[in-house]
Amino acid sequence: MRGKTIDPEDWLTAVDESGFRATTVQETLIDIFARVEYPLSAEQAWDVARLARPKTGRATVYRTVEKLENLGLIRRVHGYQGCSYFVPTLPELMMLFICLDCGRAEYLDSQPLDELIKQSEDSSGHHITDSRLQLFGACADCQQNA
Amino acid sequence: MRGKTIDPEDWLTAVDESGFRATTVQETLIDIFARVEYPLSAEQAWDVARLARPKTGRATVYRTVEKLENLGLIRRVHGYQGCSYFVPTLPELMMLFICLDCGRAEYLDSQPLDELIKQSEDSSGHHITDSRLQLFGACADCQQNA
DNA sequence: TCCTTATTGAGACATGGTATCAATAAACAT
DNA sequence: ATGTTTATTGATACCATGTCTCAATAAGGA
Repeated sequence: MRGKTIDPEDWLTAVDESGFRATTVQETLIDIFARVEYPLSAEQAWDVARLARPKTGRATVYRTVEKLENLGLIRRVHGYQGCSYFVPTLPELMMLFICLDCGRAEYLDSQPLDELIKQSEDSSGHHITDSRLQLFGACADCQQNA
Repeated sequence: MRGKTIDPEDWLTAVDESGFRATTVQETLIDIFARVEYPLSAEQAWDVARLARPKTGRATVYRTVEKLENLGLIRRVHGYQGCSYFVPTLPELMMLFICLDCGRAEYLDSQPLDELIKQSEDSSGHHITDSRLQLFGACADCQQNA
């Protein structure tokens, strides 16, 4: 993911500590998802995984993606390209920007969002436990090259 | 939708003015979507539509839902229950809150969001053309009855 | 009322994702 | 190291959601 790097080792230990067995499929998928710049679907991840590990099964990839999502290591992207794409989760950063030209995803600072949510809680009386904010448009690069 | 009312007549004229023919299927679906309190999938809309108009076809409902979405009359809900649910669009109000207990959807004032987006544009250099903010939690009623 | 053509309904089809179950391979005790 | 247990895997059948096709229907203007 742009602007930040993720260490696959950290994910491996995270998976390990959560009680699951450490397998080569997981390792493969973690390697893939920790490095992507673009949101990736489970189907696409399967294609990529088979390059490194040809007999990888489809269901296994779907299961592993679900596991990584449940562990909070990857996040589902909701929006223009559909809702079956995933990006690595960057802790504390919640606002995801997606460029509609090049497709790249980037996290933006979410501090102001926290305040906004607190404000909404006060005015509505609802108790807000989770949020999804996604922004779409043209990234700085694509604007220049347009 | 909670807290606001929508006049199905306005939608009918909107569809009419956009160059489509006025049909009974459209009328039926507009009637349904203009009144829902809960996000509704196309499949569910089909079920409801057949109560009033038994021989309504499935594909037609999907096509009409897509049309209403393209016209901006209904909006896709992205989140916990999946991404295939729709709620009526309330112009100028963009922040959608969904109660995880009772499932009801409610729009919140989005003015602060506009500022937040402007702020993000300045600091990131990206040009933001669209946004999706959804909030999840327990609504005031459900908190009381818990 | 007739004619033109958008819209419809039925069902075949495509896609994305899940369930089943025997085979495999981690983890651990020996 | 080796064997045992059991989570994980891969192949395949299956299901759900959504799309495509095409003849039949109905909206809207002449």
